[in-house]
Amino acid sequence: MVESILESLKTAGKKLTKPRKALLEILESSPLPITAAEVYARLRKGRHAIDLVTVYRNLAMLQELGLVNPVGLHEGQMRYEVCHGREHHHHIQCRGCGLIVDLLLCPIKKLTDLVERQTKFAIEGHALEFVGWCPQCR
Amino acid sequence: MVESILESLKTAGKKLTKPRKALLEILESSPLPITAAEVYARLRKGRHAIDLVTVYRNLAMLQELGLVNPVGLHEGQMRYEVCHGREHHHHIQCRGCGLIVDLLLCPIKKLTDLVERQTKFAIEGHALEFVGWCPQCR
DNA sequence: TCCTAATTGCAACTGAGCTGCATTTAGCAC
DNA sequence: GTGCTAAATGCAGCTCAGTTGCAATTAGGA
Repeated sequence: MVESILESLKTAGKKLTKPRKALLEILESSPLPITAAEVYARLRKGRHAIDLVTVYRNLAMLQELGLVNPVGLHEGQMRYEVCHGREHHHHIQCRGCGLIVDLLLCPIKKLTDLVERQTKFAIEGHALEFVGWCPQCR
Repeated sequence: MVESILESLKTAGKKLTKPRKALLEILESSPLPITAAEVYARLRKGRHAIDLVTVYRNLAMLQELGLVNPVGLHEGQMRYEVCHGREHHHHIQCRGCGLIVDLLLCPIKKLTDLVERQTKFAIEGHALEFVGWCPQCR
């Protein structure tokens, strides 16, 4: 289990319960963003069945603490990935098979300044997702 | 009513029914992306009440024909805007009041080539959305 | 060990969006 | 204009993601 996450939880006055520990292990072991339902399913397969509501509540809490990233690929459900030790990045998803690949790049920083000047918004975040056809499906 | 839309519908063998005409008028008169529920509500206020299902089905069809653009701001529902006569563009939304502003820029073309080379995907589209605080709410 | 705030599980709910089916309608051929 | 047929509509009921209220449980500091 990643130390920095445990510390952040402690600092925020959060308890390290069994369900929470099991959920964090699933999240950390997932190489790509994962849905709440998938987390729930994997927990059921293992011997750590926890309620789906608990999954949702924990994901929301972890997101609020900035420990997990929501990834919205417009599939009708959200995905989540742990932030720890990962560069800020984006995703590309295949229209055919749903395959998701990380993109280790983000050219948006300069653009953000431009948009802030243009709109007078204080920009807090951005989302950049590509869709297309993967080598198998194209 | 925009001619090019009517032509596209005819070419695709789609009928120009009263509900469809009313929906198109609402869409065309909306300066910013609008949700299905909002379309439905405006139609009810006017004298052209149509079923919410009809709204969904028409939006899906128009999207398939490439006549409207889906805008996913992760609000828990989709928004739609007519493409006709509009530059390809992106959006910024205020976390406070939900205000949406068009951004008349898209620096993603060069990036797309890079991502295609890097991932071997055939890229079909991309989504770029900013969130932040508008001048009133910041 | 005790205590309390945090957390959990359950059940019931909300809200977006979809499906099946019988009925209606646009728009073409005559 | 009339008749015809495929397309479109409205209704009812459904699915699926995610949330809420509440009583019961638990982590972890005093």
